[in-house]
Amino acid sequence: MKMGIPERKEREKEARREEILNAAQKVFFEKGLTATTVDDIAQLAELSKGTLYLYYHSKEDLYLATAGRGMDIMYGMFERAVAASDDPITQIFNIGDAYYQFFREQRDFFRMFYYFESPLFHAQISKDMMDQCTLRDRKVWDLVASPVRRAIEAGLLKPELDPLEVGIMLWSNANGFFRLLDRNEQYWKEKMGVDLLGTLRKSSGLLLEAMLTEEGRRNRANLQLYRESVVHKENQQ
Amino acid sequence: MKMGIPERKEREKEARREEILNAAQKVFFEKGLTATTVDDIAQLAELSKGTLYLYYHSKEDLYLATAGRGMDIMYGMFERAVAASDDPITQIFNIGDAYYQFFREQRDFFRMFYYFESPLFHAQISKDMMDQCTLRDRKVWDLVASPVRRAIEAGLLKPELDPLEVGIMLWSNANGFFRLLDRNEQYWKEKMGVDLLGTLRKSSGLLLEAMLTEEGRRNRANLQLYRESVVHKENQQ
DNA sequence: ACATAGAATGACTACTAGTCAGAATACGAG
DNA sequence: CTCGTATTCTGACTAGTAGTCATTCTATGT
Repeated sequence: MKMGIPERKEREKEARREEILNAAQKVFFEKGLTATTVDDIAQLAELSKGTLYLYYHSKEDLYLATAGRGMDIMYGMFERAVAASDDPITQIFNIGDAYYQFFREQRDFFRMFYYFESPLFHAQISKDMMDQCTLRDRKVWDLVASPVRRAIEAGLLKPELDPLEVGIMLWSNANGFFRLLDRNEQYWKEKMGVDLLGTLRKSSGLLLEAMLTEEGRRNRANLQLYRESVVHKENQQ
Repeated sequence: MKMGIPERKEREKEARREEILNAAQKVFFEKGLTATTVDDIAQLAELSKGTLYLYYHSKEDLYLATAGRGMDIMYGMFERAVAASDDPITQIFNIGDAYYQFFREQRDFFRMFYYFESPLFHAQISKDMMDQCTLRDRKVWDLVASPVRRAIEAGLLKPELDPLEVGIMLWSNANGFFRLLDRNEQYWKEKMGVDLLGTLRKSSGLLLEAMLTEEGRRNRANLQLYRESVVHKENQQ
């Protein structure tokens, strides 16, 4: 009996943390970092502002904790993308596809990641929260790098390439596009007649193609199959 | 005599605007958007806060006006990059190089562009300032697209490519890298042994190579020359 | 010397992140 | 059941900031 109480308290505390984070997420999604006030979150969580500060160190910490949920979701999607195939090249494409899916389905989280880049933002973050975030970041990069490493080892990608390097190339490329898409997809589509997703597919394709070895090229049937399945999925929407 | 006075007043007003912007730029560079207070700027400009609001609509407007200066600098660098050669492929590489140079030499401005992506930021901007910014943006894209168009027309790049599309590909790719470089160049370099600039070169090279026609490939001597000159410049630093 | 329009001012309002002294609640012992 | 203690919670308070506006100042023309 006695023994169970500290554990229950611990669970309750954790639950409070989650509840607060739920409220924070909702408000952040609606209003964004700047327009959100801590009072908004406190009100939605039905707690006083003071209590929030017992659980989180600052508004920015809350923001980062919310963004952390997004990173976890993304990581989960990437894991499934890798698990869905044994062929490393297909895995790479799957990850790319998963990132696109994340961008489409979790736009609010995707947008939260913006802030993470701004040096000003970092000032308010507690070391603890920052470490958690760095850890998550590292996990994602490791996950992405591993199929690339296997593809190089299997002789499908040119041996002079570095796994992390390839990951960065593809990620930079995709991310640059997503930002552009997010900001003004309509603008590019309507005014310029540019199909940004098509362009992304094209440029990733060009990049990967240029990285394949002869043997990798022979495996291209898979790749072609993959693309058709993607286009198929697209058309179903 | 009388006639000249309104003109002089106009000039003086414009000068004030510039002085205010000078002060704003200095403070924004030092402290960033959030940490900068309008009072900081007013104090540096040796004007009262009220006066600032006679010239600019909001702190964000001031910020955007400052960023506009950066865009103009970048545009100027791109113009020179294009003017430095008649060969469109070389022009494209020159623009890439100019963007890298801008990233290196005008890091403060480069960082200011971050904010421009955040939807929250836009809320505070006056229509007038936003239009100016859109115009600048358009100008840059037109400038970048034109050598690509010429390269396609000259049969150097594959005809199925769209000029704007190619611009977007290269820009996305470069920008994704610069963001990564800016955030944690040291991290990647020290902990992972990744040379991000080298990686950027590699991926741009791969992309462009995959886009070249046979004829374009024959022109590759130029391209090689270009690269060596860049490496040369690099080593001189 | 004076009147007037435009420029400049800074005290003021409204709002917000974060604090902290004290209230409320939960628990265990007598 | 009751009281002391520890834990959790509270909201009034502080410090600081964007933006306003009634008032003051200044340059110009008569």
